[in-house]
Amino acid sequence: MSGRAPEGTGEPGGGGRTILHVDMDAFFVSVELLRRPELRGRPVVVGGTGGRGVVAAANYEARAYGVFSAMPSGQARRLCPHAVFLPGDHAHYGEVSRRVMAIFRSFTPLVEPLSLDEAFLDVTGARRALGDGAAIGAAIRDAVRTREGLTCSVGVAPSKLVAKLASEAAKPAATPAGPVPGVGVQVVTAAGVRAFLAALPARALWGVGPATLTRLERFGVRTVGDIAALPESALVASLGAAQGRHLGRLANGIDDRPVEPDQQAKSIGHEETFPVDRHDAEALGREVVRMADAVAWRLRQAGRAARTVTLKVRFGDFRTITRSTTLAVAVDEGPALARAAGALLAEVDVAPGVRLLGVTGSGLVGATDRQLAFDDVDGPAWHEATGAVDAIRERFGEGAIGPASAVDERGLRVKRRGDAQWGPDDGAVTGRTPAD
DNA sequence: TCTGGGGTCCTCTGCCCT
DNA sequence: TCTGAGGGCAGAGGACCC
Repeated sequence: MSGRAPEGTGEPGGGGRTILHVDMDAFFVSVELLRRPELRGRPVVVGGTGGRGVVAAANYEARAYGVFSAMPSGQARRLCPHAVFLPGDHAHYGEVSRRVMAIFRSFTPLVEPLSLDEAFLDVTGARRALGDGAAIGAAIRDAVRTREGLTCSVGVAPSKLVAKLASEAAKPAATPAGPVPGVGVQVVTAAGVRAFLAALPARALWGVGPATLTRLERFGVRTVGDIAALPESALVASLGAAQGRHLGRLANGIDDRPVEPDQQAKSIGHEETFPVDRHDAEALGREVVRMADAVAWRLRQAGRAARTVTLKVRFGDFRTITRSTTLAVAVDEGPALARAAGALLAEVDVAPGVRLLGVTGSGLVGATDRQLAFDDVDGPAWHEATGAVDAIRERFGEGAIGPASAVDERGLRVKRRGDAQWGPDDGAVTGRTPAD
C-alpha cells in the first residue's frame, strides 16, 4: 500500500533537500518466500540454525511471537517453536539486493546503500521530472513490487536521519492478530521535523544504544525531545565532545550529511564463532590461515590491499580482545596476512578456550599502491600461484581451491563471505513445523 | 536465555619526536 | 643534557549500526 502522509506533514518545501530512505520489509524472509511460496502466512525465521546462532530476520508472523533479529536462535525457537527456521543464503540476497539498488538508481544516481536491504536516495534533482518525494516514494515501491515481488517502506524528509526514522514509521506492524500494513510512504516536512522527533523515544536516535541510553537516563531523558532540551554542555560532559555535540544536533533536527553514492570500504574482515570453544593453538593457527586467505581473496576482488592487520579473539566467557599490527607495506595475499595474524595469535594465551576468531585488514589502499616488498619473503612464484588461484575461483567458485589448512575431514572448506553469517551451523538445518 | 558477522566511528593511552 | 608540553600515530577497546 502506498499510504499518504498523515495530517500535518507534507512534501518538504521548494528549495530544501528531499531525501528518501528506502527499507525493504523483512528482506531476507521475503526473498525466501519468493522461492518457497508455500510458507506464506506462516512464521518464518532466517538466521543461524546452530546452538550459537542468532536470528537475522523474522517475518511479521514470527515477530508477533516476540521473535526479533539479533535474538539467539534458541530463544526464538522457544518463543515460536512452530516457526520455519531457514539457514539463509547470503549470496542470493546479495544478488536480489543488486537488482533492487539498480531500480533505485533508475530514479536518481544519488543512491547510498547502507546494507543489503536499505539505502538513502537524494531525489532533490529529480522532483521536477518525477514529482514530489511522496510521488517518487510511491513509484519506487510500485517498481520494486512489480519487478521483484518485494515490498518496501519509504521515509521522505529533508535529512537522512529523519528520512530513516520516517521509513520506520511507514513499516508494517506485527500484532497477535497478524501483520498490520503500514502507510508505505511517510513524509516529514522541514516544518514538521522537530515535532516528529520530539515524540520519539531517545533510543530511536541514531547513535543511542544501551550504554548511551543509560547515561542519558541520569538526566531524566526519555524522548528525543528531552535530549533536544538539554544544554550541549551536559551532553558533552556525559558522552564526550564528538558524540555529545552530534547527538544534540540530531535531536534538534540538524543533519546536513549528504547522500554519498561512492562509499569505499575502510576495512575488510572475516570472523567466525566455533560450535564449541577451542583450546588447541595449532588448530587455531590453521583457522587463522584459512580466514587470512579469505580476507586476502576479498581484498584482491576489491582491488585493495591492507596495511593494518587485526586479530580478534573472543573467549568462552565472552571476554573479547583485539591485537593489531601495522605493516611497512600494504598486503593482499594470504600468506602475508596469515603471517601477521599468526604472529599476533602467538602472543595470546588460548588455554581458556576460544569461542570466536577473526582477521581484519584495514588502512586500505589501492592494490596498485601495494609495494612488492613481500616478494622478498614469498617469492615471485607465489604471485603467480595467487593469480592461478584467483583464476580457478573465478571459473569454478570460491570453494574450488584454498590453503591446505582449509581441508578437514569434510574435505576442502574455504571460508566464503556469508558462510556462518549468523552463527555456526551445527547441522540443524530447519526447525520443526506443525506439518512436519 | 546466552549473546553472529561485517562493518564504522570514537575515545583513551602510550610512545615517539620535536 | 634534562625536562615538559604538545602533536601525530598506533594500538586497544567500546559503542553502535544493520
